[in-house]
Amino acid sequence: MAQNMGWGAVGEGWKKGPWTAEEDRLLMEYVKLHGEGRWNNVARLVGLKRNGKSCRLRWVNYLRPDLKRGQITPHEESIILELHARWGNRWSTIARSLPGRTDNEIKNYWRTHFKKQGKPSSITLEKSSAHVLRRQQLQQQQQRHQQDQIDMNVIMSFMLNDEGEYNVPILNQSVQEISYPSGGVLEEQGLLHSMVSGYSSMPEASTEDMAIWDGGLWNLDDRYHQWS
DNA sequence: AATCTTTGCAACCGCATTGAA
DNA sequence: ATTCAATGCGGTTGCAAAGAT
Repeated sequence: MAQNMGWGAVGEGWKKGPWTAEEDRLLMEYVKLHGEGRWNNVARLVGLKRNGKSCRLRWVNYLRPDLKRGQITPHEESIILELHARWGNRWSTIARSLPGRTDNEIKNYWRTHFKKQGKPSSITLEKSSAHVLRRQQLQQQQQRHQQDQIDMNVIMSFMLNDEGEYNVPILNQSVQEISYPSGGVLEEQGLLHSMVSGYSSMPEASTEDMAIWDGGLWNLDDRYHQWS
């Protein structure tokens, strides 16, 4: 591969460093006119002195309109922990399960909050335990509220990734038991149904809550093994 | 108030992968 | 089948802001 030092020929005097508001405007103008992709054309078409790689990164990590701003929520944090325990540093894969969050953002968050610790903080463990407890409550509730109505399309859209595969790996597995630190043991068979039904009866559960994220925390044991 | 340390995050780098010619 | 540009990804760096001393 010839001189792939960051898309675009070497020595063309590409600008580096922090982006200015004007550069952002030019890049957004490019995307508006030509769509995403063909990033090497940005310089030629809108006069931005940035290489394609830099343009793509800026768009993906900062300018994309669908990005979710603000702090990572505790719920998102538990998802990150869960997915990282399962997939490791596959940040882009993890990011696909967190709408509006970028791989860079998740990577930074992980490094900042968990990397040094080597193991989850007591606060995080408390959260995880609380989450597990809540999940068990949901399991019980779902038995009492089987008649609840639920929008399956919303749920499924959150659970499917771009390739049309489930974001919840356990759904691809056969019956399997999972043990939680709190001592509870759940059978995964029929988990999807229990997730849906259970959440539908949780008054404080948002659509997002329902959608995503009780699929998480199914393998806390794995995480503890990794961190120990 | 000044200085040092830590934290958070944007951006860069290099390698891997993909897809068109 | 091969080449190479375009793109994606994960690791790393640099710097500004916040917090501690």
